[in-house]
Amino acid sequence: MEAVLTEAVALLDEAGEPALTFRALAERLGGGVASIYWYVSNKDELLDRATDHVLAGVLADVARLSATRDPIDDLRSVALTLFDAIVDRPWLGAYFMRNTALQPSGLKMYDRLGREVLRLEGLTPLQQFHAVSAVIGFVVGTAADLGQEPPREVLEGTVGRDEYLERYADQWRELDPEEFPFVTHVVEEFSGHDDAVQFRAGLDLLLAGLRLQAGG
Amino acid sequence: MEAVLTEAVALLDEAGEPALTFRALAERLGGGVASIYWYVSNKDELLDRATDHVLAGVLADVARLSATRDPIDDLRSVALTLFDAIVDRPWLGAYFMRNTALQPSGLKMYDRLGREVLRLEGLTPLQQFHAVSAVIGFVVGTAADLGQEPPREVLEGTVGRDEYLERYADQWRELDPEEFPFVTHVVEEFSGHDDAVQFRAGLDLLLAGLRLQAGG
DNA sequence: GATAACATAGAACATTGTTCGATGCGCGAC
DNA sequence: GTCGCGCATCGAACAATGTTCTATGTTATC
Repeated sequence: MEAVLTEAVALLDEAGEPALTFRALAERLGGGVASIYWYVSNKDELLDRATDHVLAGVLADVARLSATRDPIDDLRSVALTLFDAIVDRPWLGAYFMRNTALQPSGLKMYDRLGREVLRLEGLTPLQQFHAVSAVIGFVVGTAADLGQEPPREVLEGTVGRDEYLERYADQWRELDPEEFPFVTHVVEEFSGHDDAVQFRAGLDLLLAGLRLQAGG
Repeated sequence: MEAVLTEAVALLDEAGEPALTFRALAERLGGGVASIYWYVSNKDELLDRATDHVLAGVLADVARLSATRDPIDDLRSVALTLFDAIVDRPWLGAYFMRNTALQPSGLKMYDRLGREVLRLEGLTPLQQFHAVSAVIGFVVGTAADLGQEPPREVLEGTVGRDEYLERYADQWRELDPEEFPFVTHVVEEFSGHDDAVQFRAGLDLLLAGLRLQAGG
């Protein structure tokens, strides 16, 4: 069972979701295809179990974080840890999204974020509920967006990530400033930008709003 | 071409992504399977075109919005329109995410949001870039999360959405408050909550942070 | 009326998720 | 010892799907 999930995650990490087939997985495990069905009842469950498996690892990472005096700082740290995990594993975003609070580890993550919000004072339970949902939504959405599988060229290393970004930037530069005033205006910021920085900036906006709501 | 996309979207709307098969689509169009390959070169492109097609419709809705004096209010309106569209079409979230600014309409949407941010004063281009990315990430992530395909029972109408939510709430209520202090604390807020309200609350946190950054 | 681009299909192929039935394997009961 | 029973495994087959190949009709242009 453990081996099944480990190899499944390895396949997903190596070449994304389409690489995880029952036959490829069986070969890795040195067994027959049908054997896998003894552990999981279909592929959806396999994906769910796999996401939950890595999420358990993320929770372990989160547990290693040390608490500070500021709940919002801690909330930020947890969100960053989760973000890193999803960016490392582009397939994770799509499946985590399906299960935010359905799988055991997803629920634990939800609760973990919530515990920091509980430390905030001056929020109604409804506001607390909304705050945690907002953070989860933002983390998952942004991570899944930024962590898209880049084309093979980048994966194979023949084209660097910077160069890849630059190609897009060039396309943006050729747009008509009348029709795309904003895109052409920020293209130099887009070019060579750092995903992690971009994520942190957005998260800080959200957390600033939360801090404001909590009254200071 | 137009008919292909229209029917493809119809299939997606009716029964989600797995319902869109080349054979089902061909039957709807009253033609052969291979004919579709004259218009699109593979299924990924079909999905991309389909998402872009509905996104063009959303852009038309957005164009109908009337501007106010407050850019952030307008940003909020655009985000809400986009959110509604994704919640109506759960499949859209997953594919919009893959293409945020790659498809033509996705880029236009990005620019549309950016134009409101341009009206804000006191922001550096980098901050503007981050702000728009944050809003897009939040909208897509939250919409995709909330707009998950509910189980068939709900789709078939045999079980109401409220009842469906209540089942989850019941599971949450049975959790150990020691292990899940937050979940058990906010379960009554979760029960019977309105997705749109939840989304707006989170969006307002983000926008409050943005307003703060823009200097009031 | 010839030509070429546009447009359409039918049949076949490889791959995938999934099911069925059969086969070992370990171990306590009698 | 061997019988029975749950655990675990597997090979072979099935249905469905994305995709390709090749051939045929349709239409507009000269």
